[in-house]
Amino acid sequence: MTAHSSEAGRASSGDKRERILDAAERVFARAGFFAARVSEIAREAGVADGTIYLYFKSKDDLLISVFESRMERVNQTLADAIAGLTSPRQKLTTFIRTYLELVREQPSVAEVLTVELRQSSKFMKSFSNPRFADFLRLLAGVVAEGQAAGELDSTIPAPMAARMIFGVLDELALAWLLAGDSSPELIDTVDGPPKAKKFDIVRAAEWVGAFITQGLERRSNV
Amino acid sequence: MTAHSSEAGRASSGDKRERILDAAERVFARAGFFAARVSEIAREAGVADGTIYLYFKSKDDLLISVFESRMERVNQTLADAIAGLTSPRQKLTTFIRTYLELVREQPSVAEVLTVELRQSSKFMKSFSNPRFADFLRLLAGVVAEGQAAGELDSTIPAPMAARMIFGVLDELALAWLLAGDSSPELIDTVDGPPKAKKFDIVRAAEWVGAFITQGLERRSNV
Amino acid sequence: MTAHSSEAGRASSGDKRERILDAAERVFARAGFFAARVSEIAREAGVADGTIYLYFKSKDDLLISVFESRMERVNQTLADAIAGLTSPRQKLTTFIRTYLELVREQPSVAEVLTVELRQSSKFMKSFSNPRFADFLRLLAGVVAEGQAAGELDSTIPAPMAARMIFGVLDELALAWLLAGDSSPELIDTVDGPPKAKKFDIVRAAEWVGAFITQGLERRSNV
Amino acid sequence: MTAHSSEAGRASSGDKRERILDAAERVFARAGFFAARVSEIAREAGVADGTIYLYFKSKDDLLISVFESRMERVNQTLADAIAGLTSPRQKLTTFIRTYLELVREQPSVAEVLTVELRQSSKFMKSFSNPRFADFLRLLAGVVAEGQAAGELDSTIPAPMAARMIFGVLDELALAWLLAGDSSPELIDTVDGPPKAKKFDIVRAAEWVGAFITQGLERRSNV
DNA sequence: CATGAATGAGACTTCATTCAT
DNA sequence: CATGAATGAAGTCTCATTCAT
Repeated sequence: MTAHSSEAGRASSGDKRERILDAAERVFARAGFFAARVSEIAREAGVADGTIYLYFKSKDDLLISVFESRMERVNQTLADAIAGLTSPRQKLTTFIRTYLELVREQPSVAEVLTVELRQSSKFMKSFSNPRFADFLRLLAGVVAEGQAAGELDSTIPAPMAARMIFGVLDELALAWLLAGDSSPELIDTVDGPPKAKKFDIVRAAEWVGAFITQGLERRSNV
Repeated sequence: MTAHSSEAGRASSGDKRERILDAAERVFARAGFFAARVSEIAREAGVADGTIYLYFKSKDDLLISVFESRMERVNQTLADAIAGLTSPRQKLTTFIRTYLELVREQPSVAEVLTVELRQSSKFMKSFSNPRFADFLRLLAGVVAEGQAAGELDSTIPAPMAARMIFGVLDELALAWLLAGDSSPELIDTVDGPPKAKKFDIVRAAEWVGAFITQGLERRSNV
Repeated sequence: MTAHSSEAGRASSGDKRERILDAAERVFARAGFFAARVSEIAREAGVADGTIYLYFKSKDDLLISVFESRMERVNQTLADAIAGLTSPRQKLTTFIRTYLELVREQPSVAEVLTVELRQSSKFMKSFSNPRFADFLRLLAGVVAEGQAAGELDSTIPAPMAARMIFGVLDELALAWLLAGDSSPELIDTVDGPPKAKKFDIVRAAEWVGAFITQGLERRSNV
Repeated sequence: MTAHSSEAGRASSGDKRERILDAAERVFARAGFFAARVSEIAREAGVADGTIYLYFKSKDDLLISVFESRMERVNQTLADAIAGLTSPRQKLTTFIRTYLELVREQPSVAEVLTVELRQSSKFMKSFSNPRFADFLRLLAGVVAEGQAAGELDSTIPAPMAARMIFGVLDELALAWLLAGDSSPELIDTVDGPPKAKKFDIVRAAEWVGAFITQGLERRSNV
């Protein structure tokens, strides 16, 4: 589904690395990092178990690589989305909507970023996660712009505001991902169409946008 | 089972169960559920490995029990804190401050609730987590009151608002917990004094409160 | 069911020992020695786990005691049955029929003697099983009488003949016990009425008797 | 899986499976199924513990596989032995002698089949043991032939006769196996009297044959 | 580069037995 | 005598990782 390298029929070197990353993304999303089996990732990638160790140092390294790669893509998508805009408020709204669209379109990416991100900070001694820092920086930049333009309240430090905004987005993503995700066995549908009873996360973006922008709005009279 | 023997100094039955829960809380917080070793929990609780299985069916059951017990305490504390208040806005502010105080005072509780809550939803097929539902209900109730009183914007459904608020609180808790939490081996300091470089999470409560209440504020002119 | 001591309402000392033996018989029959749990025997006997160790040195000792006690009863029953008879051939026939009746009436006794007897010889270093020796001696005595009387062939040593006869009886018992014993969960029926599809083991006694007596019959022309 | 690589000196895949089966046969024979340790089987097979689980699903599965494999071999040997014979009586005699020779030549096979067969029927819910059924069918076939030829008494149903015959053989096997079976674990008695006291089981075959054939002989005058 | 059979450390859990009450 | 909570040794099985082919 999120297959950029699918047109390559042969197993070129880069292709194989990508296939492993894709498989890892799906398996980690499905099972969680600890429960995920290297052998299953290999099977899903169509390579031998040992091959994974030609491209990644360890299972940990594989998880980190999935992070970096996916987060980079997310950051790029978000940066592109707000690139042409001038109004900080519009940038913020677009950022929010684009993020939630990504969650809907690539649930297993969201799963990994949302759920595994936390565990990872703990079990890996000092994985500083620079891409996530990039994400926060990008968001904080939008907020700072708004503050500089006088559109947004300057009381709250922009990095803290970014963090809170991420909290809202992340929680919504989690709520949406878990809704109707009652049977983890339904492997095939992980990336498939959302379950019927899930709320529409992108329509929720309106509320979220209102909540966040208003929350940060400049208080003229207070 | 025997629920109110906590003040007993001797190792009464209930006491032992509590000691295991306390130890599990700390070890889960430190290592994460998967990396936590039952034998370490036993050692930390001062009981034999097998004793744990007299009180809990499995490691999974132990995690669930820690959840339920801690979440129940959190809910009680929050409910008590807002019990005497009448203004919805004040309730909301108090809820937020109390939650963040809890995070600061009992970091390992926060760790378990914040980090493990997510994994748990995945690896346990159908652990519906009723206490967390209670938490959300309590918070949504406060929001709904504010909406009914005309203080808060009714556009956003109260349950969704509650979820977003929790997202903010949760993300802040996580950010605070991970700041300076670079070495999980420093067992002794898990519940000890916060690392110097951590921001003051309770002082952040002001910003958070402002962000959230303003975010939900009624828009007179919209 | 096979409760000789049921009339004692109170738990007199001897009564308790008997109750433990009865419970052990049933549980060993149901689960086999290794899978049997001491705690289940205790529960079924209506005593505490530790109480068993006031009467028996170990789980092994308990199994041995069940053997000895049951085998003694079997031997007594068989000895009584042939006591009044004079014809060796009739003694043999009666021995066979009585044994198979015992199997039908007390299947859990048969289960223990038939199935567990074998394992026991192995896992217990040097349990010589004197009661089983008594059994063989009793049977060999009958054969020897018949040989002395000229009714039975003297070519086969009586002890070996006894062993072969036991083999036939034991195999039939086993076949009968396992027939329809398809669901071990049906605990309640272990000592209950035989399953419908089981062959009638006592009617089979006729064939068995014919097979054995004829097999040992004196060959007039050899 | 790869079934005919037994002559290969190197550790080919099939070879390893065979080596595990051989080791399991010996260890099960020595210690019994429950007391047998997977790690000891692995050591005796010269493989790592985990390797066993590449070839067998569980310890139970390993026992079943030993059964099937050994019983199949026994059946084949017996079928071959009687293949060229025409007289039912001779077939029966040969069957008996061949079986007892097998016991003498491969005691650990006999041990597993004789002792463990019983336990297995109990602890495994529904292991129907088709090879043992084959064995009984083969033997019953011989009896039926004899009955059809008028050589053997038709009163006893052939399957029941087969069962009784097996009882005799099995009991003799057990008696022989346990005689002087000073259990390798019994270090103290290693220096004790050698196996001298074992009777010659194959010479006993004569008696057994006489007992059985005469037992089934047609009664001309009854 | 790729394979996948083999490794072996180590986790969870059970359960016979003890002993303070 | 009786209890039953507690013990802790030990076993089965898993799975990340390696390395000979």
